[in-house]
Amino acid sequence: MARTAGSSGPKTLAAIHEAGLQLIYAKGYDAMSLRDLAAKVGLQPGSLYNHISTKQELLYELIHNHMLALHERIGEALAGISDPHARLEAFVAFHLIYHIERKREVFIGSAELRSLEPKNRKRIVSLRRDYEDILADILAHGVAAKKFKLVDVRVSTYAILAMLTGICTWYSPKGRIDQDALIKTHMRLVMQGVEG
Amino acid sequence: MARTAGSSGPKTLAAIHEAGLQLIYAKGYDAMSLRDLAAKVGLQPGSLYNHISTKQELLYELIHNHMLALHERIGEALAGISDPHARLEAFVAFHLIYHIERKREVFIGSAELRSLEPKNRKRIVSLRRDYEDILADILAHGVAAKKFKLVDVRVSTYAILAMLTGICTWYSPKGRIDQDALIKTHMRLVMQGVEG
DNA sequence: TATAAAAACGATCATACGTTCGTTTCTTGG
DNA sequence: CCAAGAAACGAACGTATGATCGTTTTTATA
Repeated sequence: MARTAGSSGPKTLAAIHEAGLQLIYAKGYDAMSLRDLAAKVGLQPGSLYNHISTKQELLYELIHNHMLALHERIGEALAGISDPHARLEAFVAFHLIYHIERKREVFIGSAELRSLEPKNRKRIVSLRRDYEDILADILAHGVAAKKFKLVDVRVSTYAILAMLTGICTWYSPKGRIDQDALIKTHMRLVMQGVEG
Repeated sequence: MARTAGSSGPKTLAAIHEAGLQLIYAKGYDAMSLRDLAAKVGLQPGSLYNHISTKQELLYELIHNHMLALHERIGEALAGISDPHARLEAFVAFHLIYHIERKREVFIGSAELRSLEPKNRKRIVSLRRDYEDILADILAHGVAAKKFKLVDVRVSTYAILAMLTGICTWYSPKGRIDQDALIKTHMRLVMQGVEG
């Protein structure tokens, strides 16, 4: 056998990405073998190399794609909003929704950071830092406008992000809590927590 | 060569645990080879087996020890305090201090949960659940006494824990922020966040 | 429709891994 | 002070892994 009837490049790559997300999310990057991955896609191990250059590059692409999407969508979510209070609310709502939608990517993006080669890791950390700065700016503006009161803006930024991102480790849309209650709970904790 | 002069069982085991913490924290469980570990301790790979039964058991012991210590110390921290407000403050302060002290164990305990065999994982998850319940109880009592106001106790529990535990991923005692400011920042966010 | 490129196969390579084993040397209790 | 057990060595085993390669078949372009 050789090239399969109906096989097409982009489709196979997409299947590899999806299977990679599933496997890395479930087992971790190191624990996922390329044989696992190939089997899930329905290929021989060697055939993966028609679509990816290395295992490391695959991991990087998965995380990088996620970071780019994150930036694009937070931009849309905040567009046209200028009041600090409203901006913070928009940030919280967006962050939660995005992290529910793409919890696998988010989880991998933090748990497998250390599996990235230094150069790749630096790129991701830099993008993450940019995202953190968006929230830090919102908080700083709020403090400057005497809307918020915080002991330390940077620490508060990390604290809020950790709290919101935490849902990726436990939330399931099928469980007891609906998305609305999830957002309301977090929104209250955050908005009241930063109040002046 | 064979048995080294001055070698003693408990000392070597302690050295293995310490080296294991360092390596798993830095590289991850799968990425740490027993050759890495042996080299760091100053042994041949095979000699590790005079002290541990398997690599998996080593991981389990590291995490299990941490969970036992966590329970013991939260018990001490809350002993004799009955007011919900004071109990929550004590919980927050303890949790932060412990997680600064033992950030490697904490990080490993969550990041490497999936590297544990099912039976071991269940034991750890159960202990973690018990710990979560301590905070959930404090919050529930506070709500019942009309001291706190929360949309959902369980979600708030997870949210607060995620926020506090988050420091493990970024805080360094050598950085700009001192421990006092760290605690004050989080304390304010939490206490004001739950206020009625 | 001829032909180059794309996408798959299957075999294979070198390496690294967790663990076991027989042996040797040191430590310690009676 | 000597015998038993503890703790180390170093070699080895079987397996799994990431990656490469030559070949074959399908797709798509010109």
